[in-house]
Amino acid sequence: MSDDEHEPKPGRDRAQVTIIDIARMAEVSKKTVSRVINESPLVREETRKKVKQIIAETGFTPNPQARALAFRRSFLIGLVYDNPSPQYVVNMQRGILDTLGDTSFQLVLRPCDRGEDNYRDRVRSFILQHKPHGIILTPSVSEDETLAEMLREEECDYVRIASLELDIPSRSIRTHDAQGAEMAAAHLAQLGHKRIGHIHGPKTFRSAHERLSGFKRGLEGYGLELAPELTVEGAYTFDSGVTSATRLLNRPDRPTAIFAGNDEMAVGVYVAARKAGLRIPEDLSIVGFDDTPISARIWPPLTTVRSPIREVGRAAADLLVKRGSGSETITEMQSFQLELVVRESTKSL
Amino acid sequence: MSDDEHEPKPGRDRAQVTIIDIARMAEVSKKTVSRVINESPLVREETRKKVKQIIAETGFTPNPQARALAFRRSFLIGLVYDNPSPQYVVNMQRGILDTLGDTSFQLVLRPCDRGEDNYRDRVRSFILQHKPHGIILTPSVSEDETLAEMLREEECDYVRIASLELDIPSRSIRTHDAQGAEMAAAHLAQLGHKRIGHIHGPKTFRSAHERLSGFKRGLEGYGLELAPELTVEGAYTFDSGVTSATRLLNRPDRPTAIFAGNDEMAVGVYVAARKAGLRIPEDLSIVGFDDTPISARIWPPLTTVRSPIREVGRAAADLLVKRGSGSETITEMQSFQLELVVRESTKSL
DNA sequence: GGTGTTATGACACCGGTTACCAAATGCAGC
DNA sequence: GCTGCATTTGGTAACCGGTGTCATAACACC
Repeated sequence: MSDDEHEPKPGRDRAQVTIIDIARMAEVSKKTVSRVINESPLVREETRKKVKQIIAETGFTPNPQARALAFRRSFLIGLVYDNPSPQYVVNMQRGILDTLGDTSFQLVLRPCDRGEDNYRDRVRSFILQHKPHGIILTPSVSEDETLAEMLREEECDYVRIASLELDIPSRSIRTHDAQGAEMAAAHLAQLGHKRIGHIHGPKTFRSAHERLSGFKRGLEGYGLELAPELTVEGAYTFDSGVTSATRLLNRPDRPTAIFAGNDEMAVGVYVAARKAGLRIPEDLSIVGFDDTPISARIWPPLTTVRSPIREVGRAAADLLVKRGSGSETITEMQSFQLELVVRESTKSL
Repeated sequence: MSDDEHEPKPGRDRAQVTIIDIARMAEVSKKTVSRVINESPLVREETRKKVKQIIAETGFTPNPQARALAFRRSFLIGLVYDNPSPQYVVNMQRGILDTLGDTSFQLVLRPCDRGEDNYRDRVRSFILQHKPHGIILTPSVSEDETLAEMLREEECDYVRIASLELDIPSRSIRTHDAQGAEMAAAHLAQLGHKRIGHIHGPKTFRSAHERLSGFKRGLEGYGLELAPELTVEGAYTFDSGVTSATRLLNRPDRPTAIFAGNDEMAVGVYVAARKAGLRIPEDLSIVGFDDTPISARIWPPLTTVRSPIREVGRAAADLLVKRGSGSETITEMQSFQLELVVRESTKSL
């Protein structure tokens, strides 16, 4: 009564192989196959091997929809972001996808706008509807405590990527922005610059504070001060870089170097400098932050601080996936060092 | 016997409202509620209103995992891409997300590499596993007939975005790249350029052919010819732009203008020109293609051809969503015109 | 009242999971 | 050596939250 059960089901020509088929072929129960799939220890080694072999032979993959329904949890990982820099977003995506690879987890995009007052509700309704496996939050939404609180309430796993320490270590990944900015300051100081301007990001971005304070600290290490009148707020956008830099460069005591809070704004500084008739780097040294592709493409190539965004993305996804599988759990906070990339936009006085 | 059934289930404090709860409250069967959700015409108007009201009151949303299981089709829309330009990808994503908005459809990313010989299998296994609602293919993968064939076999709906007409009209969205290139040619010809170079994309990209032939046609309209020795192949990357342009500019009879197949390469031309000591646009006019953000940020701002990528993304997603809902179906091929954006990288001789 | 729609509901099913129970195994105590 | 009990192991039924099929009730029309 079990000799002709190995035949494929007659139905549709490419009928989906199910767990029942596997069970029949391995001559065990559905439940046992399920245990094997979910790495339960309650299966005899011999049985496990047999089942695994049949799974491999048939190329069976458990239906994610069915599992999601039973688990009350889908295999989606949401990326919630509001970073205006496309480059940042793409690198982050790449990193996450590196880790997700061909696992059954899928990356879904949830861009948002902190300006909209209902943006948290949209994230919440996504969670309620899709019950994602986890959420990755990038700056600046990652800094929203209320949002994190909400995720905890809804019992949704998440990882926050930020430039400072946030809540639970196992749910944070830190990039040492302050330290990166410090290196930028040291670099400019070593080149002999004294009057140095800084265009920082919007105050709603925690990274803007970190970079500002790191830069300040770096200068102080060389006995320099960051003049308040040379410190202006930008919006992390190209246009804001142009206008902020124009303001700085029109001053009678214009700075000889400008540190921009990100590359987008740094590129804006280039344009402002050109319009002001200044040569880079002879008349003005410029340092950016992020090392986006544009920094290497522009002329002269931009000296900037490299943030290992892709690696961060990999680590974030890894955290969520590992935590899900229940195997090893990472409890320490991971943090990433930044690196100064010296190109040709900086020169000694 | 139906007076106290309106009470919320006692279970977990935030127990999910299900179709059964709705059915009970509306005093109809599960199935009827299902009909209302799916806009079936087989429901009396009165009943429909009652059910809809209860759905609205409770804020009920049907569980996508359960629906996916029952429908044997998920609510995911896969974006399959291999375009090396991050900018293109981000714009496409934005457009798609514009349409998807807060529908229950989710965008999932499936980057791939045509270089890998098993890339089609990876797309296939994604389809087999996740049974996505549809797939959006962008250049250059969109030009892979074998891939499209496979999708048809697997009965997976898809939309191909390309610069030429492909298979079924309702599954294609066309961008008139050739016509865009023609405008670029006309622009340069009108400025009096005669020796014009062209760096086209890799031959594996259909768009490279389209842009090349369109450009040629454009020049011919002004009695000019595209000299074969001034036509070189790049890889749509920044680096290839630099090396290709260097080759062209080192010729004794160097061109006075260069049309690059995309902005990335155009930016490479900038660098090559700078290294050759040529001023832009006085000594060399440059035209790009795509109008990526970098083109407006670089100095001098790049004259380029604008491809309405975001709109294309919107349209592609719209096609898939509409086709799914079965309501109106778009049968004509949609196509998008390109536009020449004249900035400051081109000048009359 | 017979007939043909149209609206509704009962029930199985999608492909997995968990809860619970029965059978098999291992070991101590008589 | 046999019984009793704890521990594995595997089977069965119910469930996750929807949808499809098909029978039947409700209603209009002749």
